Amino acid sequence: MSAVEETDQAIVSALTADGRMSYTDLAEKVGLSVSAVHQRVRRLEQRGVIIGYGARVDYNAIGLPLTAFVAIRPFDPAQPDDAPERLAHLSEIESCFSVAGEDFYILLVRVASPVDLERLLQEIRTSANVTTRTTVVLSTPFEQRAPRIHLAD
Amino acid sequence: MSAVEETDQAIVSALTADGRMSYTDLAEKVGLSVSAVHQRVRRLEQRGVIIGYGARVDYNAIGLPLTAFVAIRPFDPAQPDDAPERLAHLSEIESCFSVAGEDFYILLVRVASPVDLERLLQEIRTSANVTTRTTVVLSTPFEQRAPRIHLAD
DNA sequence: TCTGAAAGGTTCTATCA
DNA sequence: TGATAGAACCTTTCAGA
Repeated sequence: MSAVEETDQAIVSALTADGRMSYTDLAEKVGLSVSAVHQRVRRLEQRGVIIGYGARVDYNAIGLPLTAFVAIRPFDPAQPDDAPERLAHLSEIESCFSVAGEDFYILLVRVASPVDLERLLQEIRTSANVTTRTTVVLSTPFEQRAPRIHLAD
Repeated sequence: MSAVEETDQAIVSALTADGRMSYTDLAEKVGLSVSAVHQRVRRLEQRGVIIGYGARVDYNAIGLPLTAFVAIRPFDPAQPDDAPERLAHLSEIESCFSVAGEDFYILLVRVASPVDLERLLQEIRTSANVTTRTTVVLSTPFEQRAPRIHLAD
């Protein structure tokens, strides 16, 4: 681990925790000039280390208080496995993970109510020709915590 | 749904998609003056609708290429259910969801390698006195998509 | 709740070490 | 790679409607 990596780690760490931190503050935090930090951030963005920036929202406040995991597997095991493309149009699906194990994919979904979840599950089943197994989230002790970074460059 | 809500929806939507968008661009996008938008964003932050801002990173690039779901349940069903507090110190755990169903919690974890996953699972089991059932993520077709907002105020 | 304007800070580029 | 400096732009606040 060189000092360079450590600086980039500190930058990525700081920006995952606060994506709107100014370059002035960031520079002070990592002990570089504003333009040097600016340059490094731009390089991290170009390298694809930093993909983008987003606001974190309270899902209750934006009218999506019901979170669930939906594990899916094909109705017919021989059918082509194109579930992600078939499901991408459903905006209630926040994330889609291809997984090892009995299921093919695990979806993380956010909806307004149980009725909306029912409707969504029907759409998922018909859109991708899959069976679903749903686990409802009751509460979220913590979520989207900033990772500890291990840059290897 | 009033016009006011729609403006706030547009603001939250835009900021979840691009958390660093300038107030100038945001103002143009939602058809208000810069100061009006600024005021609304500040109110959304104060109301807790917008919790914060963060950089989205490529987990491969930051040295955490292995993602997994870890479902946990207490080793002894009679023990106090304080798993989230006991696990919060493990930085590899990005999210912790309390769920309905056979499991008590589902954790989303990010680690560098299978060996690190093994180590983490041992720490989870001993820290919280739980059994674990792990589902490894093979690939992520999509993740952290911006939600469609339904503000109710 | 919105607008417009002004002050101060930040981003970004260019240039040099 | 990093620093400095300056122009352009953005954020923030305030008065007024």
